Order: sequence, then structure tokens, then C-alpha cells
Amino acid sequence: MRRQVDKFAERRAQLAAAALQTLAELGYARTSLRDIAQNSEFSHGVLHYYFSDKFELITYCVRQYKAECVTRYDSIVTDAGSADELKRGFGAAMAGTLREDARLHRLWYDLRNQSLFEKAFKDDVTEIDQSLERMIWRIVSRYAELAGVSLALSPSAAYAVFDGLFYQALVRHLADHEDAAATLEETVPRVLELLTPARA
Amino acid sequence: MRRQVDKFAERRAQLAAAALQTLAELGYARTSLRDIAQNSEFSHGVLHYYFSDKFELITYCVRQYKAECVTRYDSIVTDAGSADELKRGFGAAMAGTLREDARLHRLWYDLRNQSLFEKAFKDDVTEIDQSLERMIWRIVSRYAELAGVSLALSPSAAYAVFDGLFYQALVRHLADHEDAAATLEETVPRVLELLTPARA
DNA sequence: CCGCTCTCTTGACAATTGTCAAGAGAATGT
DNA sequence: ACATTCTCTTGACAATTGTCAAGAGAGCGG
Repeated sequence: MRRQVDKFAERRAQLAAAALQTLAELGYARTSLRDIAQNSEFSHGVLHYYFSDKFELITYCVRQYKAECVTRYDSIVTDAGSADELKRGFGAAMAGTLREDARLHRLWYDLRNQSLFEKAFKDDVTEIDQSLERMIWRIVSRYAELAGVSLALSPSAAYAVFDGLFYQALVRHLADHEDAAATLEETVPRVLELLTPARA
Repeated sequence: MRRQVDKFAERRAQLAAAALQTLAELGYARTSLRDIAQNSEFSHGVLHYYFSDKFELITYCVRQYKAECVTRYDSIVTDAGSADELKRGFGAAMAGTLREDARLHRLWYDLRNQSLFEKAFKDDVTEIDQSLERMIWRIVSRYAELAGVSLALSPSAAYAVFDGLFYQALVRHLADHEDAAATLEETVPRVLELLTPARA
């Protein structure tokens, strides 16, 4: 009994991984269930054995993405011994994941946008977005603490700023601008400084 | 002869307007040519009389969107007599278009993302994006000039920052956060200040 | 009135889509 | 060894898609 549940969950995860791979390659609008199945080692019918419909599959994928994503910068916060180290670590981490997971990030932005039209994705996307906001806020607020400076911005505004910077770097990176990641690594610490002016 | 060309161009524009309307409502992934035709006063076949295929139609739409969009803030720059006025005008203009054209902005972000997967849109999207970057830069650099402050950020980084803020406000506005526009109107001037620290 | 071009509608096509049912095969428990 | 459940494949379905061809109707010059 327990075996079966695990097997079932494992295969779901395996199929979701194949789906993520395909979605990241083709984008939401151009990915069919047959595309996904062809990218796995199974036939297209099996998807409806493990997922009730396309939405549940993609929703599951989004949740799986979240697990990898949300704790990405946590070690930066806990390990940094100084404001300067945190600042540089933040920039390096963003540049790193930009280089490593560019297509997965592209998919995230795609699905986040789809959720503005397809309400089936709305809840999960919103939850991930809030998690990301909290993640950014842990960094920014910790930085202000270490640096002993004020913090003149709300958590959501801080998230929006760094998200905008990351998106732009992603676009350029995907357009083969070789220096996109390096530029991001430079810009992020500078903006972090600007957002945290010295105490009056 | 001239009559015919004008008529032809006029109908193209008219159909593109219907297409923009429909795309803004449904999003790229869920909009078919029949949806678009149904939203106009013509039948679906006429679209292939005025446009060679779906991509040409949408590309034409994107260009039409650009015309409305790119000069949106120009009067703010030319009319502002002081840094403070420019700062407030910028925030008010962003909040205004957020309230007025929310669904069109949603479409823009959708198509901008599609261009990361469908290279047919890439060139036009890139061109619009650069126009927007220049538009933001005219504001930011003029502000620094009027305020007599330094400017520690590149044009692209400045654009990314305000674009991120606007996107987030758009998402919240569409999710019926009544205060999304008002919050944006507050945040934009504050961030503009932060990005332009007083001269050392 | 005839012939011609410009517009637009209708209907069809092949391909693709999500979905599901029937059944084969494997695994498992007894 | 048998019966039962779990997995997976195959093939089909109805709907939708972009595309296009045939032709109707309007407007116009001759």
C-alpha cells in the first residue's frame, strides 16, 4: 500500500519533470500533452492516468518549480558575515541562477503571465510570487541590518525592483548578450546600496 | 488608386484594433483568428485578405500598440518646470495609464514574453522595449538635471526598475487591489529619489 | 449594359488539440 | 498458480485551429 503511493507520487514527479523540461523549451502556448509525453519515456495516454487534466499537470509543475526556487538565496543570508559580503553574494547568486537556469526562469515568467488570463494558475502563481517576495525581503532587510542603514522601501517594492532587473538580464542573456549575467552581478549590489540610504 | 490604398490601410488598422481588443481580453495563447473576427463586424476569412497569416496580424497589432504607447510620458518631461513636478507627474502618469489601459498593458507583457519563445515577434518587441527604455531615460535624466543630482544607474537598469514596479502594480490592479495605482503613484517618485542620490 | 477589380462570405481542408475508453501486460497478494 | 489490481499503450472522438479556394456582391470605367 505504502509502496504504491510512493510509486504513484514518484511517477507523477518524473512526468512533471519531463513536462517542465518541455514547457521550458517551448513555452506554455506551444506545448501540447503529446509534446510532453514524447519528451518522457511514456506515451501520451499516461498523462491522464497520473493527472486529471492539463491544468492539474501544469499546476503540479509550477509547485515543483517552487520547491527548487524559493530557498535559492537562503544560504546567502545565513552565511554572510558582513553587509558587503551579503551584497556581493546576492549579485553573484542572481547571476549564477541566470546562467544556470535561464530557460526555467523564462518559463516562470511565461506562466506568471498566463495566470493573468487563466485563473486556474492564479492561486499557485500568487503563492510563489509571495514566497519570492519574502525571500528578497530577507536579503534586503538583513542587508540593512548588517550595514546599519535605513530601509525606505516596502517588501513588495523591493521585490518588484529586483524582479525587474532580473527579467531584463534574462531577456538579454537569452538573446546571447554574453555580458548580461556579469552586468546583473554588478547592478544588483549597486541598486541594493541605492535602496538603503545612510541613516540621516 | 490612392483611394484604394487608403481604404486597404484603413481596414487593416480597423481589423488590427479588433484584434488588439480581443488579444487584450483573452491573451495570446487563447485567442484564435475566429475570436478576433467575431469581435469585428466581418467574417473570419477576411483576415487572410488583409494579413498574410496570424503572425503578420499580431505583429501589425504590436506596432499599432507602440504608436500609442511610446510618447505617453513625453509631455511630462517637456512641461515639468521643476524636479518635484516631474517626479510627481511621472508617478501620476504611470498610475493613470495603469488604471486606464490595464488590459492592454497585460497584453504587452504577454507578447513580450511570447517573443522569448516565438522569434517571429522578437524584432518588434525588442524595438518597442528599447523605445520604452529611452522614454524612461528621458524622464530620469531630465529629473537628475532639474534636481541637480547625480545619476548612478544605466538607462537599461533604470528602465528595468520602473518596469518591475509597473508590472507588479498591474498584477495587483488586475487582482482588484483597489490601492494598486495609488501605491504605484507613491512608490515611483520615492524610487526616483533613491536612484538619484545627492551629489557627494 | 458589360466586364473588371476590389471586398467579403462561405465552406471546406488537414493538422492538432485535450480527452477518454478498451484492453494488453506487469505486478502483487493470496 | 490464480485472481486482482495497478500501469501503460493504442486508437479513437469531437472540437478547434490556421489556411485557403470558390464564388457572391458591390462599385466603377468603358
